[in-house]
Amino acid sequence: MTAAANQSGRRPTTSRRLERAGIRDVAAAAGVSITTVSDALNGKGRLPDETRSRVREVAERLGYRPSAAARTLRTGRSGLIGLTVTTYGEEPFTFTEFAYFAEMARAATSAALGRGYALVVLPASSRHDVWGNIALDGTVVIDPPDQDPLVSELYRSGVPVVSDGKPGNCPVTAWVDNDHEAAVLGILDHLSEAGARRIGLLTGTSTDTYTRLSTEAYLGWCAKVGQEPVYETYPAHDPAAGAVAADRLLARPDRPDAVYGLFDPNGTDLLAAARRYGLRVPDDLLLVCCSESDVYATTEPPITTLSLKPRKIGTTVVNLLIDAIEGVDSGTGVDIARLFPPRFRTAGTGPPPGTLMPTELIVRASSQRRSPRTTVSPPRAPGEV
Amino acid sequence: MTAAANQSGRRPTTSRRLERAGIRDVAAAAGVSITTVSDALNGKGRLPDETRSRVREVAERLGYRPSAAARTLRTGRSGLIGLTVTTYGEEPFTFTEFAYFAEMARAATSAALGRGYALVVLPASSRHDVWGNIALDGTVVIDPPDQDPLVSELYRSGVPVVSDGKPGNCPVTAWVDNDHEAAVLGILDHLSEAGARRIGLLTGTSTDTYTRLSTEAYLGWCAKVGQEPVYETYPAHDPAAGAVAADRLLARPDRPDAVYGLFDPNGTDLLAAARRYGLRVPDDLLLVCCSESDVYATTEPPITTLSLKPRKIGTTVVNLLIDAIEGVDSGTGVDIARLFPPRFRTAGTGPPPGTLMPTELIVRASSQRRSPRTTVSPPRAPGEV
DNA sequence: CACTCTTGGAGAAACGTATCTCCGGGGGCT
DNA sequence: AGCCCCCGGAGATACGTTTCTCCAAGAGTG
Repeated sequence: MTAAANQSGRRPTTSRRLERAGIRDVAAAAGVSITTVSDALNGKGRLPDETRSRVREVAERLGYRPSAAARTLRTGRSGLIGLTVTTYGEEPFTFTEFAYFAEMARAATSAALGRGYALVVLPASSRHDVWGNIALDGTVVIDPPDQDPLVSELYRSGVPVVSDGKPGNCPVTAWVDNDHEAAVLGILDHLSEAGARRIGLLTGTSTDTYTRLSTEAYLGWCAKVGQEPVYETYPAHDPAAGAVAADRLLARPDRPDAVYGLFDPNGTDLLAAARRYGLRVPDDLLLVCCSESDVYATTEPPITTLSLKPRKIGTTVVNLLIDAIEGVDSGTGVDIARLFPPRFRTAGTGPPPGTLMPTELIVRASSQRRSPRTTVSPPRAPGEV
Repeated sequence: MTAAANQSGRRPTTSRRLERAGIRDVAAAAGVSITTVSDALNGKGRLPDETRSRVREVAERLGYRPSAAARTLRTGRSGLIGLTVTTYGEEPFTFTEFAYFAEMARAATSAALGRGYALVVLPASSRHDVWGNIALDGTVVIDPPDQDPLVSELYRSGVPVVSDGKPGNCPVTAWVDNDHEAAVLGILDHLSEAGARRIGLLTGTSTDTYTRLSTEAYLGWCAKVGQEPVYETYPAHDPAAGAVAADRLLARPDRPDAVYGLFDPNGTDLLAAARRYGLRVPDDLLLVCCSESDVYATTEPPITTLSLKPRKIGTTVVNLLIDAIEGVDSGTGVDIARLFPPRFRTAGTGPPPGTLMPTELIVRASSQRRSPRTTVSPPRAPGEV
């Protein structure tokens, strides 16, 4: 076989129509080998700059675009990161966390792109074949439920998984979460200082980490200060149920004089419910809710909100994940022990590394009993861990 | 080479650690050939059910997961669809269209997953290598600017492109858009019927299709009914500029008694501006804005909004794109002429197929001068094309 | 019985890249 | 002069599928 025959490649008889230029075509056109083209384009190997630029020029002229599929097959890296959110209905995103998710996803997308990765959105409930059909370098999971089979399988098959929300029993590479306990305690203190005597809670029925930790923090605080808990729960994924629960909470005989709502729409719901009962905010009822929406800056009155800083979370989660991806593969395998707490090792290696991110309390009129002379002064340092 | 040696594969000496099972391993374990495994798992070929189920069982037992990269390389299909939005700043999504984009993306994700595809979000401005590193079966482009080089290159390289928003000079496979002219005319008629004498417009400075068509429709209407145009423009991607522009509009000597705002935050902005000038809505000022947010149902007063139905758009766009993807490849190439108006053909093949989707006017108190006896009655059939 | 048809399945060639291995040759050093 | 080393690059293999082609054997059929 002559060199020319070899370089011109294996297009024996069938000259396909409108074939895209491959690396072989570039090599042939530049009069070099495939190796040289690959090295020149990827900045590897030892080549004089002259060869490198010449090859690049030829590639450009031919409109050469390397095949992502072939590269992925060869290198084992796709540059793709999955972004998974636990779904409650048939929609790929949840409703209650919509603003949070949108912000978080946006930040995650930015962070990933900044490091050369792209994000693909995959609901946890999607059919399994979709998951299997995509080469993922790693996955971000938002608030995985305990014993999530999807996370377990991903982890088992060697795909790094970083979760937003402290995981229950799922084995993950790392996780990031807010310090929900500190956040709730901070709000309760804030409301107390504003004069609240009996603080109520509007919370959810689901068992995700956020709901659970927040509710536990509330109950613990009640036990500590000796207040009888006053709370209502509702399925947070049902957009209509929130208003009903808000109404229930304010209709109770032991009606609270301050309420914290765990979910985004609670502020609007509680405000509407307060109007129905003739309660004035903040005079008769102090209000705080957890939300990423800035509509609460312009409600009447503006409502104090707790921000979970989804942008920071999204950025951190993605960076941790990419660190794991690149750390694993770049080394000789030594890092695996650190980044993948192996399932075979006996206990004692400790839980996966977690990071707590600060929240931010945005104090507005709804949680200040009288003249709002100082508008910004979170009673507890938000960065506290 | 014996059959056994061949089937056991080419793992000569280096027994890699913890290797994932490949199709060869399944074939060896099941005592059949690779072909049979592939056929059994993909439902192809002619195999008795017994063999099929046996192979499937062995694959399951070994935890076999086909390599997406290899499959993509071989079949030329990745099951991945790009979702691109034109960016104005450094963020991957635009701000002004945020709710619209979020809804549209959610619907698109659902539709894609329903057909076995996944969506990857790629800002048009992202570095070129990210685009080149991902095997995309097709791309959805939101509101491409005229002569978008990215779209042109995608199209040239044979990737189907469907755009949300009628494209200017970009060659696309198909496009979907609202009938913006009909929508604006419908709103203007609606406001006129509500008693408006001079209708103002809050619009943007950018040249995207939505802004352009809407503004032109407004100007045309003004010319027709003999009203002097009263409008202010501002860079829609600047979240702060909207409030300023709203203020400018209401500060004019020829202050309008009704305003339509083209962008999501305009409702809030105009409401705030009206308060500053002591104008009561709807008594002194009728208000309509284009928004997908339901916060306008609970403002004081509730504001009439125009919905562009992003969910329908997202679903339609994705389905058109997947039709193109699968139509092209399934046939013998005959369909190419229909789905890809070839650039070589002389003019006369007509523009790419476009679909106009209806909008929906959600009438609330802000656009009804007196007692809101009938709360739902769009003055013009929203489905009109 | 000779033949064709159908069934069930095996072989091997791609897909396009990255990378490991190896090699010729020229220049410097002893 | 002989040796070693480094520069510049070529060859070949592997990544893990899908799929085209082909074959053996048994079942019908005249």
